[in-house]
Amino acid sequence: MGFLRTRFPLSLNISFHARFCEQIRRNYRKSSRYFSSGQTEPFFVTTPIFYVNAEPHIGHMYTAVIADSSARFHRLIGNSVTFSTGTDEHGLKIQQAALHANEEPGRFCDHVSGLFKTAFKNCEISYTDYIRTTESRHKENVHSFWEILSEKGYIYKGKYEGWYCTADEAFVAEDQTMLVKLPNGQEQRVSTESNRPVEWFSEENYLFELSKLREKLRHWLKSGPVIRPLRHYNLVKSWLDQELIDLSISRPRARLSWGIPVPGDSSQTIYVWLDALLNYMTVAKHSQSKMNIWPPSVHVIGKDILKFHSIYWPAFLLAAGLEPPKSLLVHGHWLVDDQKMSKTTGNVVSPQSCINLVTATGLRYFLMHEGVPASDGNFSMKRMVRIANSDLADGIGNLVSRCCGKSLNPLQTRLGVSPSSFESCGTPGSDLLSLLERTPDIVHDEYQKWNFYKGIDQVMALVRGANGFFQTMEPWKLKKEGQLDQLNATMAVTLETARVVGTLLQPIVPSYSERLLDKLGVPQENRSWDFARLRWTTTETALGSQQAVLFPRIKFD
RNA sequence: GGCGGCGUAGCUCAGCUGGUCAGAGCGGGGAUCUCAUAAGUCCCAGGUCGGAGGUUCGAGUCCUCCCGCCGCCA
Repeated sequence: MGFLRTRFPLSLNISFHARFCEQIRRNYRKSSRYFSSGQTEPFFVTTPIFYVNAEPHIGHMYTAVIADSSARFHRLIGNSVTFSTGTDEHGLKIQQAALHANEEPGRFCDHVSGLFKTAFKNCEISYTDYIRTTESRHKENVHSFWEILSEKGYIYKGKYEGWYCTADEAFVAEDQTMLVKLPNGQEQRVSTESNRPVEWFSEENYLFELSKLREKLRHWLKSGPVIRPLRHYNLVKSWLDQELIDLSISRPRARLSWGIPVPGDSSQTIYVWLDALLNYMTVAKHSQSKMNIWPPSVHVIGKDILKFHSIYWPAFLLAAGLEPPKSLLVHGHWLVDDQKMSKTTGNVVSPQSCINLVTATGLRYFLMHEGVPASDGNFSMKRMVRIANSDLADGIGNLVSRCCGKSLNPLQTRLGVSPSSFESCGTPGSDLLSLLERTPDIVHDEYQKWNFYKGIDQVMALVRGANGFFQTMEPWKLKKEGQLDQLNATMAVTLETARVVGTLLQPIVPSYSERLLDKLGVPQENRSWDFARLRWTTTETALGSQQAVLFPRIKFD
C-alpha cells in the first residue's frame, strides 16, 4: 500500500512562515546592564509543557519558578516578556489514565490541567500564555508544520520494527534492552534506561529524516552558548558525534487514538513529542506581542528531556527552515531527603503542601536559594523552614521591623538620603555605602547568568551589612541622647538599603517584595530595575500603614 | 570497556584563569544587647580542600595514577 500524498489548501500560516524565515541577529551579550537607552527587547522564556498523567510536584514547580524569576527579572530591566507554560495532553498514558478514571480523555485533561493552573497561581507564576495541546490553535499549527516538513521532503512512510516501550512511549534499540527475570521465573525484556517492559513491534509509521540533519545541528550547537550548564552542552556534543537515526513520528491510530491525526492519513496519529514540542511555536504564532519573538530566548527544562529539546526540536525547526531556540537552560532534579523522588517510594512532594507550610514566598525562596542549576538539589521540609525563617523573617523582616516601629520612627516616614547621610555615620556608613553600591551590579549579572542562588547570597550579604550598621550606630541610644541628625541619617540609610533589597528580590519572592516596598511607601512606577540601586533624594515618604510583619516565623519541629 | 562531570568545615555552597596552604551562610557552643519578627551584634570551635605521586620558589587551583559518586556511549 503506497503512501498517498494529500495536498492541503494553502494555509494562512504561510505568511507567518515567511516572517519566521527572517533572520534575527543573535546577541548573547547584553550591551548594557541598565536599559537607560529605553531599548526594549523581546524575551521569550518557556517551561516545557507538563504531562497530565499526574499532579504537579516540586520538580514542575522548580522549572516554573526558574522561568518565572527570569521573566520577572527581564520585565524589570525593561524587556518585552513572553512566558509560556502549559500542559501536554495527548498520548497513550493519558488515554489509559482517563480510561482508568472512567472519564473521557478531554474531561480528564481539563481536570489535571486545572490542577497545574492552580498550582502555578498559588506559586505566583506570572506566565503570559498557558497552552494546552488539545487547543485548536495548537492542532492547526501541528497540521501546518507537518505539511511543511512533508513538502520539504523530510517525512516518509516506512515500516518500523523494533522494541517498543509502551510506558515510555518510545522505540528502543535492542542493545538498549536487556532480559531480566521476573519473580515468577519468567524472562522479560526491558528498557535498560527505564527498566520498563518492551515488546517487539512491527508497524508502519511516518518517519522523520533526522539522519540528514546532523551537520545543521552541530552548527547550531557551535553558534553560541546554546546549552547551559556546560556539562549538558558536552553531552549533546557527544551525541552529535554519532550518526542520527531517523525518528518515527507517528503511531497507528488503532493503538493511539488520543492525539492529532496525521494530515491526509487518519489511520495514523502524530507522535506526541512532535505534537508537544510545537507548543512553543503555537505560542509564538499567537503572540500578542508587537515584536517578532521568534526564536525563543530560552527553554527552561529538566535534564531528563534534554535529548528532545537539544536534538529533535532543533532538528524539526531546521528541517522546516526555521530558527532553533537561542538557548536551553538545563536544570537538575530534586532529591527528597537524599532519595530520588518517585511515586514508588511515595516521597513525591506536592507544591501545595510546601505552600501550606511556608507560603509561596518561602517555597520560591527555598528553591531559588538552594537550586544550583548544574547539580541536583536536596529537598527537606526542615531545611526549607530554616532558610525561610533565617532570611525572610529574621534577616530582612526584623530589619524592616526595627526601622518601622514607632519606637524609633514615631512619625512613620522614610527620609531621603544624600552622601552626607552616609558620611555622618562614619566608617559604618561608608562600609555600607560601598556594599550598597556594589550589590546591584553583582545581582544583575548573577540573575542574567541564571545563578539566582548567588544573586540571593549577595542580597543577604547586604542585609547582614545593614543589620550590622544598625547595631553599630545604635539609633535607640541616639534617640535617647537627642542626636536627631545622626538618628535620622541612620534610619534613612537603613530604610534606603531595605528599599534596594526589596527591589532586587522581586524576581525571587514577588509578593514578599511587594509587601516590603508597600510598607516603605514605594510607588509602583519606582519598582523597576532602574530603582534597584541607591538613589539620592530629599523626598520624605510616608510609610505604609500595613502591619510590619512581612513574614511570620514558622514553627516547625 | 571508552568518554564526560563531580568529590572544599555537620549541611548548602564560594574560591577553581597558580600567590595571605582556605572563605561565606545555615547549624553548634559562648558572650552581649533589648530599637526589633525570642530578633540583632560580637567571639569561638569545626577543614588530610577524596588518596598518592609530580611540576613549581609556591597548588584546593596545573599534570599523572588510584578511590568513590553521577551521567552518556559501547
